Amino acid sequence: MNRPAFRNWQTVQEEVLRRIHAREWKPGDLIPNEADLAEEFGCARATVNRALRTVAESGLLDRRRKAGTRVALQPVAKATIDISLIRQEIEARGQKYGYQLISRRLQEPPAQVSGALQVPMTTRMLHLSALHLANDAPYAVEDRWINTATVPTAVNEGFETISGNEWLLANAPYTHGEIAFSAAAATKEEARLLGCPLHAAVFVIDRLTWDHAVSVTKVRLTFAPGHQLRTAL
Amino acid sequence: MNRPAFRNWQTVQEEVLRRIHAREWKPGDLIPNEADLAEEFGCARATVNRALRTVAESGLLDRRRKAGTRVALQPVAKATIDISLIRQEIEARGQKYGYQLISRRLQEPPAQVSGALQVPMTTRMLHLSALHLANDAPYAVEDRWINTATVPTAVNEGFETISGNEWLLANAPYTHGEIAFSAAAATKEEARLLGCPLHAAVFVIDRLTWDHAVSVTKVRLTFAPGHQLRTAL
DNA sequence: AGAATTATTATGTACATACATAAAATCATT
DNA sequence: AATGATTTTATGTATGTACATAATAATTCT
Repeated sequence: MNRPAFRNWQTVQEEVLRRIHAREWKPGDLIPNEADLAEEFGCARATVNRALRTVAESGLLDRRRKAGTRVALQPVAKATIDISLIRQEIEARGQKYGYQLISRRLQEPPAQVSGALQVPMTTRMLHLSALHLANDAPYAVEDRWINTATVPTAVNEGFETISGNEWLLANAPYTHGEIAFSAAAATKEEARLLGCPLHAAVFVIDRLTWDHAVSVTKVRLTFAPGHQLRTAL
Repeated sequence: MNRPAFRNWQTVQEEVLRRIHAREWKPGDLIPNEADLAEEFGCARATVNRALRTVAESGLLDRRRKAGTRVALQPVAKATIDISLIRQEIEARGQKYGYQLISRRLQEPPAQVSGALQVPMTTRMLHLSALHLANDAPYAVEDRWINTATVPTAVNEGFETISGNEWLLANAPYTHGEIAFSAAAATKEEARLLGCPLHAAVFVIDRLTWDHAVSVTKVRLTFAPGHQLRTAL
């Protein structure tokens, strides 16, 4: 009668996942409490806690004080997407990264931009347009507005050799932000830069970042047709 | 001289984040070790560990045994996307959900599908096509292949009133999967169902799920033009 | 009976201690 | 100097105890 010692939290987690998966614990079921599981597994309650907490974070368990832990009825799949630098993204695939500044202007933003960044319409902001290349082929167009009130030093940077993407990461921290993925028809300018037909379906990422209460930057990345963003589930 | 007691891990985490944002600890810097921080903060090392571990998970810190903890040079933003049921997604926005089965056939999959699911080309699979509606307007087209070898009970389900999405979640568990986001031009069939122009730019989600070594299902969700997938950063 | 109060209970977390582990640094050996 | 063995060290984690907290259940009061 050798009890299969579940002595570390990873092992406990695996066993918990196995039971959920094997429907020994069915969706909606209340599972035994931490103390009981600890006794069953022959480990400390803290170990069970760590395992259950981790599984709960992945969405497979719902935990509530006093109410106990139950198997999620409708597990919400959580896809975590790593938003890395475009340069890293390209280099990670063993391709040669290229960068090309298209335009750099201090100008008054359109209402949509000033509204999103919550700055007066009359305030001039730094507007960048650039092209990222993979093995010399167009990869993505970057269209960026930088709030110069928040990041004044940006006006001293030419952005001829470094992308806004990279410069901001190193020079302008942000506390939070918002990201949106969508599909769009390539504009005339995008089609020209990406070398694709006008109105081709392109993948778009819009990002808006904040440093506490002030906006930092708003960027729109338009990828060449065929681009996929993929991740494990 | 009242030391600002950082007595719980959330408070410690906030202080760590503050120092990173305020550049007191700059990107690349080695920060003090857990024991020292614990002493400084007046708490146990385990508390500091929990805080630092959490920050590291968010990508702002790099930790390595013996080497210590340093501020990430290029913090990788991690966007977590909750992939919920389409019905829930729509209802969460206060809209009326509608579902319509377009077709349900047992048929031999095209090479691309049988390859992705790793089943012999001659094996017939369940092929579903359905439309999801929000306030009676087309929302997304679901095109799904179900591996009937893995989920034999699926052939007994008509899918007239319940979507493959929902039925599988309740009846066919999966251990892992893959998800991809992209943009595509609407096909003739998609355009007809979504009521949009042919070749309109549409947002697409492709998902493939597995139960250990066997494939469960492959689904392609094509959203009506204008659809955005957004999340906090 | 209904409302307010109190007890109970499962999770959540803090702490001190101990040991495990990985990786860097040092020392010994050739 | 290059190689290999050893020590050191910072993180990683397990444990027992203690108490906090939230939510439910039970009880008391009106």
